[in-house]
Amino acid sequence: MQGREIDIHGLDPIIHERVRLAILVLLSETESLDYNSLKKVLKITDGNLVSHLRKLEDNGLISVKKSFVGRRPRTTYSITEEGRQRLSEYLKNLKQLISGVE
Amino acid sequence: MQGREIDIHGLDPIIHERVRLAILVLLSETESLDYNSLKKVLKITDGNLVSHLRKLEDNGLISVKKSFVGRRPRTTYSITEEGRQRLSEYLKNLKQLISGVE
DNA sequence: CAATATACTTTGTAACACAAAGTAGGAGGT
DNA sequence: ACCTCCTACTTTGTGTTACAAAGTATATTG
Repeated sequence: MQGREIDIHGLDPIIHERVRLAILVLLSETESLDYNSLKKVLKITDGNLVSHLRKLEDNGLISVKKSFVGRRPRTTYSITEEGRQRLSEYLKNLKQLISGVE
Repeated sequence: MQGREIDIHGLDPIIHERVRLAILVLLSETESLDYNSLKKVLKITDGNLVSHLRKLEDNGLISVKKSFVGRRPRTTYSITEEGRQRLSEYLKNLKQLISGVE
C-alpha cells in the first residue's frame, strides 16, 4: 500500500470520459469513422456526440474532414498523432492503476 | 469496426471517476485504509476526498468505521462485497473497451 | 498558550454531461 | 408542389459535478 504508486493526475480528464474514451479507442482501431457510424456504435444523442467530438477536436486529439458522398455531406473523424500519444500515455497510467486488482 | 462491441453505459459513472476509481482500487488491494493514508497517496484536498468517500459510501461501495487510537480519532475505509463486485464488473467492461489498442 | 493533527463541513464557482428540440440544405417519394 | 427523411449540426436548458478554499470541533504536543 505504501509502495503502491497512484497518480490520478496522470489520467487526463479530457480522455477520461466514457464517450470520449470510447471514441478515441474506436478511432485508434480504424483509419477513420464518419459521424453516423460513431452515433450508431455509441448509442448517444446528437448533441451529446457533437459536443464530445468538438472537445476532442479543440484539444487536438482528433481531426475532422468534411466531404460529400454524392450530394450528401459526410463528416469523417480520425485520431491525430498527438491523440494517439496521449491516449497511449493515458492507457499506460490507467493500466498501472488497475493492474493487480482481483 | 462494425463487429466491435462498445458499451459505454456499462462503465458505471459512480466508479468511472479518477479519484473514486483510485480509492476503490486501493481498497481492493488491502484490508482497509484510514483517511490520512488515502489523503497522502491520492494527494488531493480534504473537501475533495471527503466528498468522493461520501459518494462511495452512499452508493454502498465502501464501508466506514470510526474508532480511536489513543485519544485520536481514526476513520477507516473498506470496500464492501457489493463494491468489489461492481468494481469487477466495471473493470471487465473497461478492459473490453481498451483491449486491442496499440 | 500556541501550534499541530484528524476528519470533517460549508461555501462557492466553473465546468460538465446530457437531453430535447430546432435548424439548414439537399434527396427522394407521391 | 408538398412532405418526409437524412446528415450534421446548434441552441437552450437543467441538473450534477469536481474541486478549492476556508472554517470547524476536538484533542494532542511543544
